[in-house]
Amino acid sequence: MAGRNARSGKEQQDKPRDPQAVLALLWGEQEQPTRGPKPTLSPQRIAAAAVELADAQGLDAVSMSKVAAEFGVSAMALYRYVPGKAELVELMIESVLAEVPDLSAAEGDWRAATRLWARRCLDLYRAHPWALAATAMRRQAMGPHQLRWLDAAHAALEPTGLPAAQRHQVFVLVVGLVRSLAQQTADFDADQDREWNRLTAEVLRRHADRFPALTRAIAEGAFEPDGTDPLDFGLDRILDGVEALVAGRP
Amino acid sequence: MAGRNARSGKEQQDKPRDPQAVLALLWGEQEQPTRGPKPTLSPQRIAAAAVELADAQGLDAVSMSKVAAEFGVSAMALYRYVPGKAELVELMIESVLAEVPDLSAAEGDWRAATRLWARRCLDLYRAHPWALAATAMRRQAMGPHQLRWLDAAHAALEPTGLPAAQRHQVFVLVVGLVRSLAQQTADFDADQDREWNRLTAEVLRRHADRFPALTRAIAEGAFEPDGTDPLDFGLDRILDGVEALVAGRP
DNA sequence: GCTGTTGTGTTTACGGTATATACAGTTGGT
DNA sequence: ACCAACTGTATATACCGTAAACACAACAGC
Repeated sequence: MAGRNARSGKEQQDKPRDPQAVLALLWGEQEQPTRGPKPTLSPQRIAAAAVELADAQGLDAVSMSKVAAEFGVSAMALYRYVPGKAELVELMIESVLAEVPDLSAAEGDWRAATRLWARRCLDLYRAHPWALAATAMRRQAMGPHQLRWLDAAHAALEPTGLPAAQRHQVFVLVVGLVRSLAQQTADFDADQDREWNRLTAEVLRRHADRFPALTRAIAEGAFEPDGTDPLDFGLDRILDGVEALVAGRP
Repeated sequence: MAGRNARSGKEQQDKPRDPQAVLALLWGEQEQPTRGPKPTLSPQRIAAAAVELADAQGLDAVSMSKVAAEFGVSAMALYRYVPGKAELVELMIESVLAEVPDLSAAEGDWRAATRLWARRCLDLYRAHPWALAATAMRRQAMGPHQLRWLDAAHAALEPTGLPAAQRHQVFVLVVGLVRSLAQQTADFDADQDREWNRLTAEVLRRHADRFPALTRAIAEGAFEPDGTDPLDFGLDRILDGVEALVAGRP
């Protein structure tokens, strides 16, 4: 990848915004001024409005002017509170992560605790489908809520007795599953989905010879819902695998 | 915007483009005309140029005019070959998936075959970091190359003897891991990354009491590279879990 | 050969985006 | 009271995707 600068998301990049300022924003650690008129907004209120917009109409609907319109102010007013749109999205993510999962009910039981964590995380992605796309590129800045989630995951996995590095690998595994599942159900429109499935199935039938295994799998009903919860299934596999590692089974 | 339509990506949505036309484009199944001037371009060449651009400068750099400029034509010329930008991105993905992994070396060994598949997939995401963001929203259209990858995965997992629905769940699990890992290393800029880590570590130290487990994990070196390949580790867990399922171990 | 149809690439234009800049009004510290 | 600091606004720039109208090119049928 030679040089730097091969970003992917729609936000940020070439504009090397002051990292320290971004972190201060995320952590709410900027001292507020005493002079001047009282601010009518706050980064948090702006982010909350943006989240509402994104929840209702998707991430595309979140533009500076539309968010500003929610408060009846001009688009440029937002720049008094937020350095730019990229940072607004970071704040949106942080805002959505506000309620950290309470794993105390599963105290000491790392399987139950991890299950609970994953379930909460998936709920969150389901409630805010835009969060998937918003976090699709590597984000550099982590706010307190995000770190609290990370902390909760590590706390859940501590009873395994695994070294920290391996705990983190397990965490990556679980997040991967959750995001993968969230993506499957994001923005699900039944009618439209059916139409696409129909057309894809048709074209697949016409080229069945090029996709033998897939054709067999479909014939076997691989894509029909089979009653089991996909998250439970995936977690069972992962946690079984982890348990084998913990137990030192060969 | 009542019901549906809460998309997340930056592309498509409210414009209900003809699904059949999109599939025909992806599958190269549109009959070409006999009349009129010879086309100077093709959807494939356009997609290839766009991929080159995205590889070099990120997905943001892929705009109709920039892609068109690569051929010395006007932006609107592209619309003779591609319905719109969303479809161009679909073509880019399809283009990048062109070389389907050859799993014949691992014939019959589902663990080795799955490993190989995952490795190829991760290589692909590493080579084209923008693909992560480009596939972050639910894509409806699947081209032949994409289906070949899916077919290969199912073929790899067939020897497990698991029912097709469970094979697919395992596939989801593996994809989740690969994407999760790809995201960690996407757009990695060593200097910048160090700076962010430094600042985050500092702010974390200041609030260590709120993140006890995370603080312990960091002290234990959870984020230092430990020599083991993260993909291998994750796959070992997943495949151990699957093997337990296959063996019917309680 | 000619003519008409069809497909090509271009130009122009519109509405949208993020955001830099210059400004006018408000407030508190001095 | 004054000034510095801070607020929100208006204006302007440079993009973006793409709709529409156009001029030209090449084959089909005559």
